[in-house]
Amino acid sequence: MAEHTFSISELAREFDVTTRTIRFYEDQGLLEPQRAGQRRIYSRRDRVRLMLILRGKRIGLSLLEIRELFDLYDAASNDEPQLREFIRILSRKEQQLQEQLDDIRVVLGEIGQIRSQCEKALGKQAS
Amino acid sequence: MAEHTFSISELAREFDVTTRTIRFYEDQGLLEPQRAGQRRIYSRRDRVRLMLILRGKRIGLSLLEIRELFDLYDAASNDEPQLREFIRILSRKEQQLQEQLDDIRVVLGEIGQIRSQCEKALGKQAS
DNA sequence: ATTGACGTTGACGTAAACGTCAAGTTATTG
DNA sequence: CAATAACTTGACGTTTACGTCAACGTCAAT
Repeated sequence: MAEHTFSISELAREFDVTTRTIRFYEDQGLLEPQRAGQRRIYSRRDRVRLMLILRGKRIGLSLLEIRELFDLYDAASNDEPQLREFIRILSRKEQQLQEQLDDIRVVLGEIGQIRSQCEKALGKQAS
Repeated sequence: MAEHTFSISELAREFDVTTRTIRFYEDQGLLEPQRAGQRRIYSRRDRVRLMLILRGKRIGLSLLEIRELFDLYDAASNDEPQLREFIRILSRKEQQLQEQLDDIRVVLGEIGQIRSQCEKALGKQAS
């Protein structure tokens, strides 16, 4: 099985971020690609991590929070208090996300109302 | 009807922000309270605006975006192209919010799975 | 009249998340 | 072998959203 790897610019293109961004994530301890000399070699695991970072960002996590989650997840398999802490953080974040989701629903509803008022005022063409 | 008004620190307490934050929003053109000499006097309309600002922030709008929405909303009653632009912006934002909402649902699902695995590993006590 | 609470305007500082050079290294390809 | 493309580190710049003084005004109460 010929372990497929990626260069930094391949990943940059695929996820539409700059190479600078990817190196920055490494500085922050979010990625640890292997090296071939100087050059960074990204495994599929690194690629998955990058996906997780970007999804984390989309839902409003800071890079620091993402890193804490990674660290906990990596360490959690062994230690019981670690596992409990992990659960605690996840529960807290779940609650925050739920509140955010409620906010979004409210705003979506209001946008819908305002828009239909606007469209009515313009002579009821469909959007 | 004795138009109730608010001081800056009343609003700060109510919404759990600092007075610095409220003055900053004014600098950015998001609030325009009246003055009694130097002092700022906030009407109920100002209070509503502050609520909208904070909700906008919670769903991930920048202060600039919030301001653009305010400006458009204020100007939209008159002008037809303004109204159309307003609708366009709202549609775009609605789509972004919908995507964000989908992301959140995915992550909530994953958190649920991970957590139940963790709990199983700890001997299935309820959370 | 002074103390204290509350308010004001600057001006500068800060953290996060990168962008933007600069200056050098390695690899390959015509 | 020289040019070009892709990569490297390092340092400084930038934007957003405030925090943090400093220095002063004002008003009610003691």
